Amino acid sequence: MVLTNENQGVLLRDFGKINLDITLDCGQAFRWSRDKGIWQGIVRGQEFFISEHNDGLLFHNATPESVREIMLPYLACDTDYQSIISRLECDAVMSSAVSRFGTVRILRQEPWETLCSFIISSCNNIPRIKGIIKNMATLFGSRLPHGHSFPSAERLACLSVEELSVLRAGYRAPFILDAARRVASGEIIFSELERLETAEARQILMTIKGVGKKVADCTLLFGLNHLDAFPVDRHIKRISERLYPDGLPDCFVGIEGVAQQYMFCVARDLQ
DNA sequence: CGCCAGGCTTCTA
DNA sequence: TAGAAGCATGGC
Repeated sequence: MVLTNENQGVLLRDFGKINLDITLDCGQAFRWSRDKGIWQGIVRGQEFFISEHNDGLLFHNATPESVREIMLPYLACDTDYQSIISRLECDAVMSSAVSRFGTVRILRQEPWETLCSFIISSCNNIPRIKGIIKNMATLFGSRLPHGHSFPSAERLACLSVEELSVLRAGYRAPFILDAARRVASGEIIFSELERLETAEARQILMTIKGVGKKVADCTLLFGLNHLDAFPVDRHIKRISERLYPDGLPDCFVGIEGVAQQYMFCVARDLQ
């Protein structure tokens, strides 16, 4: 892994492979947008502008420290995707998906943002999910030069349902508040959920109102580094019944979440 | 206008 | 313990 200073920013090379376009836009994160080949997003309250540069990633206007401390973990650069993918390739569907989509990584997002975003996602469509999250940041987050940070659980915890109603989140508004209050109070501690077994952490997350198995699994997979979590939404249910009527292959064990992401790409590709 | 959306909770049998 | 209804809103 090599970080070098270029005149446009910080260049990251030899960190493993990534299909940036798919990884940032395959349903795991809702706040990245691309403009003229540059991906723009906010992680841990900092804005990042990323583009592909030869065989590496260029972080525009970034410091090596911020890339090292924030983006390397976010992009799971310490995880050996080469070996994960070679395990998945024992399955023919995965093998062709990998040759088609390249290396799709599971982002290591902020747990609170992940939990809150997927509570909002329930029985909702993608444009509206993105809209509600964007409005939430604009109204309750901190102002940054090009956007707004995602509001903390503490910030949302002190709001009333009425104050939250400007988001038009509907029946999810009380769920958001329940989650925010229990995270802000310290009742839910993400660092502990990250250490626990997936099943155990899932049980705890599901005690939050509006969090069932699917939302819990998304939080576990995209925010708490549990690669064995396997969120089943309507798309995944349909495609997995079609591709794997007898259940998932044994070689998925432990990395079901990565397989899920490829299945999502395959399903979207078929439409 | 009507159907539907990356579910969840609650109420039934 | 499984299945259905109801939920609030707006994209298409």
